Amino acid sequence: MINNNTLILMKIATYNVNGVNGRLPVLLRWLEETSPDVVCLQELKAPQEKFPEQAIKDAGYKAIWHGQKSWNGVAILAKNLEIKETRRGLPGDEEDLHSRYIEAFINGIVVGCLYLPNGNPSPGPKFDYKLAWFERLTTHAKSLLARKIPVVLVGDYNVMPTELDVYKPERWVNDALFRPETRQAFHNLVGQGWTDALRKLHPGEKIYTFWDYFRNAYARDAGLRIDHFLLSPELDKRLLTAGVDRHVRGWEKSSDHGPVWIEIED
DNA sequence: ATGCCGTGGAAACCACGA
Repeated sequence: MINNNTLILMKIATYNVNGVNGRLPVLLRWLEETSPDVVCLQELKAPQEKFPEQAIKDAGYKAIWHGQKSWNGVAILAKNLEIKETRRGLPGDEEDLHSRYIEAFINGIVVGCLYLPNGNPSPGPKFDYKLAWFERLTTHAKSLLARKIPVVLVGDYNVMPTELDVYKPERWVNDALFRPETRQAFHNLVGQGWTDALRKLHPGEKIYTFWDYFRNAYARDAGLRIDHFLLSPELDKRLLTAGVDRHVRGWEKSSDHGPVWIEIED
């Protein structure tokens, strides 16, 4: 929308924090620096009652979250916007207790925040779980698309979609994040009609969102692009900019992921 | 290059991550 020649923007970000409590100083610093309107967090690594709600609130954000002891955990934060939770957990498997999906209606947009399983080692039960989770996500995504409303499915997909998204593709061909089955699953999902926002705005460009803690990966820029924004057509047409706050990865006590963001017309 | 780092939780090591 354009009011008095001023383009009103809405900034949506995703950040795999790798432990929301251990990462709190970095998270708050980044929120203060970039002030996104909506933030999706993954890998809280905190039980429900240990989420740092007050610190997030003091930073100006409302939050909903789905915690889990030790592992996983996802949250959605919003500044000056109401968060109406629409789902926690993906449909399709009552026995799946991992906290990997939370969804909310915010400012007219469905925001699905996800942490797709890693899947290593592959082959094996963890890889099977990854592909099964991917199928459930794809089924749910189709029902969201059918509603013809603005939707973003965002988070840590644990998939490098193409060779351009890996610093050394040949080293990753047997890894659960890059195996043909995994890339095919991502391709099938996007093929429903979703737009990979960062790739659309930066075609052919090397973009990474993760750098390993060891082997000096960040300094060598030995990274992966695994955190993605998938936009429904109704949101894609409002997409303006997208990027990675890669400098945050260089901060003291950083996560191994960097924050990723998009800006849309509001 | 098959966890060299980092996190959380249990227990002073382990599971897990990508």
